[in-house]
Amino acid sequence: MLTDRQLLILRAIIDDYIQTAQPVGSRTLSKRDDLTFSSATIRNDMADLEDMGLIEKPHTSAGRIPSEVGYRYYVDHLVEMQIIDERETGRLEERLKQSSKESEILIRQAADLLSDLTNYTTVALGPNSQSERLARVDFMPLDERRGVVLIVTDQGHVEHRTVMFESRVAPEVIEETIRLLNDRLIGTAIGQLKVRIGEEVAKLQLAQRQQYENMMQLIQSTVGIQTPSSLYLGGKKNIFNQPEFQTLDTLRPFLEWIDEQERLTHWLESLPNREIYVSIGSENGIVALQNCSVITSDYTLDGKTFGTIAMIGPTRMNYRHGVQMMGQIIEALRRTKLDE
Amino acid sequence: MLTDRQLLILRAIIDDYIQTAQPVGSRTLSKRDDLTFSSATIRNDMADLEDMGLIEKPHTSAGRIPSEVGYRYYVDHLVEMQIIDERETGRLEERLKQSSKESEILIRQAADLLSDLTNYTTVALGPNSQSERLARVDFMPLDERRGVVLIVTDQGHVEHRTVMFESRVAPEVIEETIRLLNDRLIGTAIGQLKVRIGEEVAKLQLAQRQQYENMMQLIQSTVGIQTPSSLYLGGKKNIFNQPEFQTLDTLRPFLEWIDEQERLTHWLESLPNREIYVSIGSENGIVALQNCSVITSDYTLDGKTFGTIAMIGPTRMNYRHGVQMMGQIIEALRRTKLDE
DNA sequence: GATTAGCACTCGTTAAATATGAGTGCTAAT
DNA sequence: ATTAGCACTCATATTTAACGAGTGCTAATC
Repeated sequence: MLTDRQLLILRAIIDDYIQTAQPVGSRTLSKRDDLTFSSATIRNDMADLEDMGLIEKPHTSAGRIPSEVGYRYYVDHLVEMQIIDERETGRLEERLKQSSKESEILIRQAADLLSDLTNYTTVALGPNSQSERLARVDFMPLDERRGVVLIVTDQGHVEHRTVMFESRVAPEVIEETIRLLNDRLIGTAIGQLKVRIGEEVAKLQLAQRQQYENMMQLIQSTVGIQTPSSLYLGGKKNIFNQPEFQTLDTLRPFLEWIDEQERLTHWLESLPNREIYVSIGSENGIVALQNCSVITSDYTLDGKTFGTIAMIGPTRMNYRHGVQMMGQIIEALRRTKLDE
Repeated sequence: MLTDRQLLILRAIIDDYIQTAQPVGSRTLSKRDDLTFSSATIRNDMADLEDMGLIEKPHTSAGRIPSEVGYRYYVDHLVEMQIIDERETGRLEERLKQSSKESEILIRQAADLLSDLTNYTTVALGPNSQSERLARVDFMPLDERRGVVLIVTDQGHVEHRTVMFESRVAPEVIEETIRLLNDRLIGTAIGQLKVRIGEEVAKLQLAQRQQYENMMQLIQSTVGIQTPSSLYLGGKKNIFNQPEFQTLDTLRPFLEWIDEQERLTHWLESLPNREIYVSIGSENGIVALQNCSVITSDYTLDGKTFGTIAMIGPTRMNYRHGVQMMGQIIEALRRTKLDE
């Protein structure tokens, strides 16, 4: 167990290191207003903290830096859950409201805001339509062989896709097909649509062969609507200001990783947590993000579950501020009404 | 005017420098199979070439590197227009065909192909819908206060937007409004829609006030459809392999510039040329691209004018290969049929 | 007259040598 | 239990010297 003084010192080391990115020495600490002990005393406690694995030294004659274990302790014990600052949240909400009422744009704006507020890179993932349910299908012919399929989900999202038939198709057939789809598939999760359409087709009488053919047509295009959940990156250039990313060796893996949209989407989707969660250094298991910490949270927009937002900074990130800002942004998003 | 030998030497210097990124010395050149002169002779000619501003030396005891003027001369006189390699173009066409028939995906694929082929970064800009013409407007109600507006252009592009009314609107009114829009606005350039709608509204009788109100509603949402021409970046990470971008000073401006989507779009749209064009170093006028050359070209897909594609590499880029590949890609795109 | 061999000179690059100083761990005094 | 004092460590910065690729010029050669 840590003594009060050790706790104080640990916190001071981490706070100082977060600010300066330089190893912290005992002399520097002893000069702080909140530490009244001599450098020698501090040195002793530092040795203890090091034995416990909470801090480490880059080399013999350097000061100490926090270890991942140290950061974890700091986040778990020393970053008290901040209370939402009503005034600040209101201000954020206002800025969001001003930008647009389009959910897509709102999310982008939120990501940009968050990265402006923190100077870290943010990633926002839009709603994963795979889990939304079909509310309606419609079709609008363009010419004899082409038309637009409209898909509306229960969350009010709309997608369209242009389809093309091999040969001319009678309007009645199309109408009937759309009617069938609407009758039987409303309420189906988008991700399941492919399977369900297959099932429905199987049920059809062989006599309805013609419709079968046409439905297959529609299946192929309709099901293609695996809307790649929209991904937005905010404040990517912030990374250039972080001292730990001033060399190509560290910068390159980060940039290459973050530019791989598909992988990024997958990663965000795979995060299991609903509330604000902090992942420190190698905890995230991603080699390119070894020296990064990530604050993630699912968010709601206008009350509805929507997506995931993440904030990526160096392990030496300002956790207190980061968690606070993340909390305020998702609260502001939650309060934002889409239709009024 | 340049002597034959000087021409030979200039070409050799540039070819060598393009490959090695190192200043080229007279001794190195004299060892080449295509140069039979002694290093001293070459030195004399090099001095002349330098006087003409075609090459320069980084410092006294280094070899020579091409100047921008030198590159320009090289591109204009020494890069003969390559004849399309039918076999290779066919192969590219095949690879494009396989990927998809969606124009969006095809363009991405083309950009990726081009950057794989050249190891440079590519940017592809999709069709600028501002200049396309309205072919059709349609409306599908979602509930009492919301609906989806569909816009179809003469090029077959479809866009949708969800609109919301302040209050309940009678279906007849909507129908009539859509009819009006279709009657009077078909053929209007998308970019002009806002103005034209305004004009039409002005013509309406005051008695048709109710429709006026509703049309205004539609205007606001419909006109918002200034589809930001889709932009795609390919092979961004290629820049990391270029020796001239191994320091933050050079890398950072480039990455920051290329990540600014809006500016990038603007830039691509402002390029006036239709055919393959090479811009060398500071010619492009962009500070962040001072040390880059750009090969741009408009492209057609399935015969229709579509967008612009650009290839960005260091000034020391392989112009011959770059121009050749660009030519083949746009030819392959031109031949690709969208509907068959 | 054009080409080439020869040589002194320049200057960026690399490596080794040295100095600096922030920080530590330990011991002894308080 | 705390602190002053001191020898010791080691990354970083600075200096110095050696190196060598490449040049420009001059004189010899074809």
